[in-house]
Amino acid sequence: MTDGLATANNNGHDHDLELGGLDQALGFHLRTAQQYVAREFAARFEHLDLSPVQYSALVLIENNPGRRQADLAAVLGVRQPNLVVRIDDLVNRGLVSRSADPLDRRANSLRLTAAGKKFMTQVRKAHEQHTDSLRNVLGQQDYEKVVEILSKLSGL
Amino acid sequence: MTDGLATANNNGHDHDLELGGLDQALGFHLRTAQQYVAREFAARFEHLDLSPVQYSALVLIENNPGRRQADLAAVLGVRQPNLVVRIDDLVNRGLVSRSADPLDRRANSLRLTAAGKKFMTQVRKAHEQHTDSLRNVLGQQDYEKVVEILSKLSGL
DNA sequence: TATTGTTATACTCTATAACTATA
DNA sequence: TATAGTTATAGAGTATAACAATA
Repeated sequence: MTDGLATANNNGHDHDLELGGLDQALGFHLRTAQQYVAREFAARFEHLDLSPVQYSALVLIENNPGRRQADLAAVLGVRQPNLVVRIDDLVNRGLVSRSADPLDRRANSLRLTAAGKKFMTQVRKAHEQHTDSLRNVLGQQDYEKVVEILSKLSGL
Repeated sequence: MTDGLATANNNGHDHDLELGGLDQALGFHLRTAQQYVAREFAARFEHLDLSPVQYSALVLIENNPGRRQADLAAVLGVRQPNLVVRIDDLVNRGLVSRSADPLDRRANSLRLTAAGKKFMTQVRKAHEQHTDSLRNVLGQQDYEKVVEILSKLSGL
């Protein structure tokens, strides 16, 4: 293990509680697993000051230059008002440009700036380390399997 | 399909965005799948006015009468101050009793009241419907598989 | 000293309503 | 009339610090 977070999230409890089926409940495991992964992500992206949604937004903007915010919000599973402030931050930091879409002047065209493109090399490295850490806990096969199964719920 | 929520969460988007690997990222799927399952849960437990943590707490109290709050908090993955208010609510509703532990007078002994035990029949029914809905989307085999894999991250 | 439960509090994420400017 | 983006705001969920009672 390279650090404490690479260990699975047992919350430090050697519990002896009767779980009463809680250990077979998907909702329970989803919630606690998500807590663990969110913490791993936070530790890995702390120096880049990016939230999970901001990371995903940057990846989508990089791969789909010129798209509008509504399209991103739909794929990311965030409401438009909540995405606005996240994009505001990326624009203020000079990583993303917002320009009016000439075909529809209500819409904003999102693109990475030169600084944003350069920033993505660090972002990719952080995400690789994050993914490696999770793969190290689950194993390659189970990592792919759980992604495949969860896709049916996340709808992507 | 029995209702709208029984459908997987595609957020209503027939997107044509290049995902740039986002669809292979566990963190992304965990977050969006958790949103879907939390909404399914909320719809299914609305009439009982129970949060996911309160549901889990009730199950643990039922199966481990007399335990202290700290033990529950550890298993549930919640901080003690946040559990207090949840238990407060269950106590105020007459479902759970808090009594001083005679062996350690700092601690609270948690038990279901008679009303709480009766309430659990409705709770079990709601959770069965919730689980059936998720199993219907995933299939029995994948439901069990994803629970097994996520257990490595949730540490239960 | 350390721990249990509690209060107070702050921060993040998420949700809706209402506005503006366009369409 | 409807949509894209925005503002303001409210509600969850979660985090820490500090205190009283007890160990």
